[in-house]
Amino acid sequence: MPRTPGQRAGLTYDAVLAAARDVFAERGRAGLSMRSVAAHLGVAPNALYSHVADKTALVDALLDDVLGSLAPPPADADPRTGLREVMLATFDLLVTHPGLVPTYLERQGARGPRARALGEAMTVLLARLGVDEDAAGRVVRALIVHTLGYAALATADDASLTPDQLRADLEVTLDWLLVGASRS
Amino acid sequence: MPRTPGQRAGLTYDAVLAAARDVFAERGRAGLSMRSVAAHLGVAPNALYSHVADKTALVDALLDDVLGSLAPPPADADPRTGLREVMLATFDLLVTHPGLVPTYLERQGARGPRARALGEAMTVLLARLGVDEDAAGRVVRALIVHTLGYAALATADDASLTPDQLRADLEVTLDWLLVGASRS
DNA sequence: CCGTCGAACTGTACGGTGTCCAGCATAATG
DNA sequence: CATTATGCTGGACACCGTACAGTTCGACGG
Repeated sequence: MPRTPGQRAGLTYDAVLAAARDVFAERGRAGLSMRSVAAHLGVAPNALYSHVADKTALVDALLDDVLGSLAPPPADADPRTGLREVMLATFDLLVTHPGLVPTYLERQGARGPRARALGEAMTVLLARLGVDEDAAGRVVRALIVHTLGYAALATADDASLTPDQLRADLEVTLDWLLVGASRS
Repeated sequence: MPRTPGQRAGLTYDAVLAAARDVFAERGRAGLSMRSVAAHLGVAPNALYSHVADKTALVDALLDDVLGSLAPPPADADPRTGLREVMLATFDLLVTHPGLVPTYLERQGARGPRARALGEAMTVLLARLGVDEDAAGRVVRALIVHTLGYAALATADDASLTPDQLRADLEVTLDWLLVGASRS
């Protein structure tokens, strides 16, 4: 496995990202280090720096990558239910990737391309709710912040509340926000 | 400065906590390590473990400590404005301690005595809003999650939005939540 | 007053982290 | 074929949290 020096492993950005995803799935957030990713690829830790600027860059890419499994709401759906469904799906996704949530918050929400695509789909629905474009940004933010926060509670270690309870709460409070948004 | 072994520095839990607060104020969250706190006290790093269980325990104590500068809302205030004011004050407090917010989220909200005191004061106001006691827990959670999230955005490194804008948004969306809560 | 005991603190060390540097072999380019 | 650019390595630096064993002191029972 350890090549003689100078030989190439043929790494790519995507390979590194995939390895990061694997390591994250197997060993969780705490087990995700440059060294563990490199080991997973049979490569020296430093080799990653030829393809990735930073550890934070790698983690950011991983975050956005995970978001890729989220289906954007159809543009012709009922706005309120459509928006509620995306956020609940986001909640569910985050709950199934518990170690991810703190990192997510640490980065204060992903800013990758997938995240932006979701945001735009939401803006379309909000327009049909009567929310104009610059107000839409604020509402999207509110919804995301809210959902992320609930996901954080649901994945807390202490976990005095079950994810199901929190999901129910989220459903209610999301509606409060949506009603408020459509009303102003 | 380095005492001969065996001599005592006379540390206390409070001294350690105070040192942690100092170090945090001077060097931020990233600069807050067991070693830096110990150095601030002129003491070996391990000495702290006689007074504090963990680094996480120390950080938790620090978090709750910072919350101490928050005045609970008077019980006879107008419920809605009272609740809005506490949350806005919390937001302001967090914005002035930027490095603190990610840690706060990581811990998914403080659970210390000061935090609980605030929660109870809020419950009182909610009762006067017509929210019964077990629903109050949910609403308090929603308000805190929401506010924490906005503080996170306000203290993000990228900071595409100013704290003032976010504060204004928060004020509006908090009201949406409060209206929704009082209506159900 | 003295012996004992427990607590406070030390030095040392282990295993981990992210990341930089210099060197070298290979692949790509002229 | 000569040259340059790239990918990778070994090694190192500066940290981190914390466990272990040992020393020395303050306090307390006899």
